[in-house]
Amino acid sequence: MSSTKRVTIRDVAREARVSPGTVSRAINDSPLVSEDTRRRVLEVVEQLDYTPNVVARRLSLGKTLAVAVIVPFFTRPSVSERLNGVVSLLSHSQYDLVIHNVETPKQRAKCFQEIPHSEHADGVLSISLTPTDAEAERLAEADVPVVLIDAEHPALRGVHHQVTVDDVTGGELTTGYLIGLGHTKIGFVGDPIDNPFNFTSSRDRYWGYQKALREADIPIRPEYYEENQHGRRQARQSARKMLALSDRPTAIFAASDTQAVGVLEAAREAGLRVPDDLSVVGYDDIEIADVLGLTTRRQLLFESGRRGVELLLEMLRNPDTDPVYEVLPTELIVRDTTASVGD
Amino acid sequence: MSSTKRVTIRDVAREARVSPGTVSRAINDSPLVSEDTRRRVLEVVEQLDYTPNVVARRLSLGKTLAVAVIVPFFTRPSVSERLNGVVSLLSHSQYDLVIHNVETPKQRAKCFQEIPHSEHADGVLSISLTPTDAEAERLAEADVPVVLIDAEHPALRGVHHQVTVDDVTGGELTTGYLIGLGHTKIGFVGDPIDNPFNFTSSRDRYWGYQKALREADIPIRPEYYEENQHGRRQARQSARKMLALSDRPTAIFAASDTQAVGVLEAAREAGLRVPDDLSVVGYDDIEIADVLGLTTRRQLLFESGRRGVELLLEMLRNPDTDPVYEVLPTELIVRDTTASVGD
DNA sequence: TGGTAAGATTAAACCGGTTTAAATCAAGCC
DNA sequence: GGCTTGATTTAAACCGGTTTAATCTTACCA
Repeated sequence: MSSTKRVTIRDVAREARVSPGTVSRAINDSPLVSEDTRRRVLEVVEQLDYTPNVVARRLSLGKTLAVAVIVPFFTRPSVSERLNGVVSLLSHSQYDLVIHNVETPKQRAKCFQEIPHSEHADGVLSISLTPTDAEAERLAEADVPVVLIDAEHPALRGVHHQVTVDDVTGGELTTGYLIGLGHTKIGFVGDPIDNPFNFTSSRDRYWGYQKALREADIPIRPEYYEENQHGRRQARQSARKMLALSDRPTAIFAASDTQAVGVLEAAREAGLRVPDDLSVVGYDDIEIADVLGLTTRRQLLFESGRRGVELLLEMLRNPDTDPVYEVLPTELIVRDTTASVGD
Repeated sequence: MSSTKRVTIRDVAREARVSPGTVSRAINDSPLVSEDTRRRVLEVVEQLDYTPNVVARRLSLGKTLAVAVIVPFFTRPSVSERLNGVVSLLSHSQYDLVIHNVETPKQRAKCFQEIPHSEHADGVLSISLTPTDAEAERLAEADVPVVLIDAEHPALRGVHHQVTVDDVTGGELTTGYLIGLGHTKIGFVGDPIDNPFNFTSSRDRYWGYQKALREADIPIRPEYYEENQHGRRQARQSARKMLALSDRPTAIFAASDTQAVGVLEAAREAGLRVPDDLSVVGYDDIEIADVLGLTTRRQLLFESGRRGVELLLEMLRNPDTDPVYEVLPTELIVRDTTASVGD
């Protein structure tokens, strides 16, 4: 309702009897103003309650003072936790955080196409989206720094920061743990390997799974592999099918905790005791894993987001920084859903 | 790497042999251009691959083309789900979504102070943050539309949109359900009533709880009330204490599902069977409630966010819209954690 | 044929900052 | 006193759009 027009830099200038340029310099700690006038200007700023118009600054500086985050399905707990890491650090910086949610391949294409340019953002964080070759090529030409979190592409090594996890090794080690417990009939429940979003984590973990089996000379049985859209209910379906086999597995490795929960539900339905009749391992270590006592491979979700921002801010501060390729560690958290076979 | 400078509206104008103003009008569907020149201009636009600079538009239009969302602890599943509703609708609009996370009272004050002004955003969504009287006064003077989601303030009726839930009635009905099952020794586990964020949902649900007990002539016993910082572990502590009472409750109403999970854990620890020895009810109906078979009061989390955006967009389209005060319904979802007393 | 109105287009102002180039001023030196 | 130098400061250009005021056409009517 206050019809008083915005105070502009020219108002301050007039009041302080200097030019707008001087006011600008006084505010931005330029050495090109005398202490005397700076004090006078700041007094007037205070008095008129002047705050610079951000949009005008953006245009003038040629910067957006914003960081864009491209993120798919951020209600997934794992994604949300990464995003939380991003926000926790970025909210203390001068940058605005603009969210671009990706829920369809079309949105995804649009995001990768439009966002990584200086008109839109000074920097971009992309979470859990593995670029296709074509997209990587585009990203390599981006005129702003990009950080891939939980994703990578060989063509971007040395071009953009990448904070990632070795899902193949993660899957291998996790499967190895089950093998170590004496399991040989191990099922895998995951996302579709071919999916329009090019999600790769489930696929990579499955590769690791295969690798571990091969090294232990355990045959890979196709009936022990089920894929389905990501989600608890879908995973339950997959597990139901697998547990109905005449020669059912004694352990199931789920590509995520959410899916592991579905497996646990299917086991309960089938009247199987966990871990006595069936061992179950998940991936991520989100809160529900702790609640249910689920054995899982923990990855540093929050930290991955935080680290991504750290790298981006450093890059914005000093554009000559060398892009790094960081692999975050994982850790097996043993709880109550796994046991030696035959125990 | 492409050192080709950005294409500006003047480049297009030169190429199309018209003035920049005409290009602007041609692009923005102004009736003040002939079909002939419009076609010619759009051809050049195509040919030069011109896209208007958003920042320049913002400055010129005096709009930010952005919507700010103020949100506390968005990794809480309930908050995240509301945010998801916001994003789902807003990502199809022309507006950018700028997130302001609130994790400290200081951030909160800063947000309420700075964000609701036209330099920062064209509109503001505030999620689950009940304004204090002073803050409400400020918000009433905001020069952009604001929508309160899961929060309200009497001073803002008719001033800003409010999409809210009647937590008092929700708490009353939920407690009434337990009373209907024959329970008279009913505990309440919630957040601190006095908290620096002015979170009110737990408090209101507790009021409803008291109301229901009074109406049923059941005395309110202070030892049946425990408050603690929001969280599963903290709720477990609270419940642990309450269940250690010599005359322990036969039912516990938790202010949220997350806290209900903590109560379930405490019950398990204490060797109590649910629901035989103890009934447990939560609030929200987040995914974990379904997993654990938790009886709970469902509220429309996703829809609240979606509706908030709907109202905001409508207000941005037509500033004369009358601000509404909407109360979303809740619904009791009976699962496996509640039973008649003595069953 | 002159006058006028409607329609299309342009030139210029504007949004509110930052920054470059030019101007001013005081001090220092021979 | 004149000239140089360095420190401040100002005026003006610039960022890249939109919009108002002014100009130019063309059509139409008396």
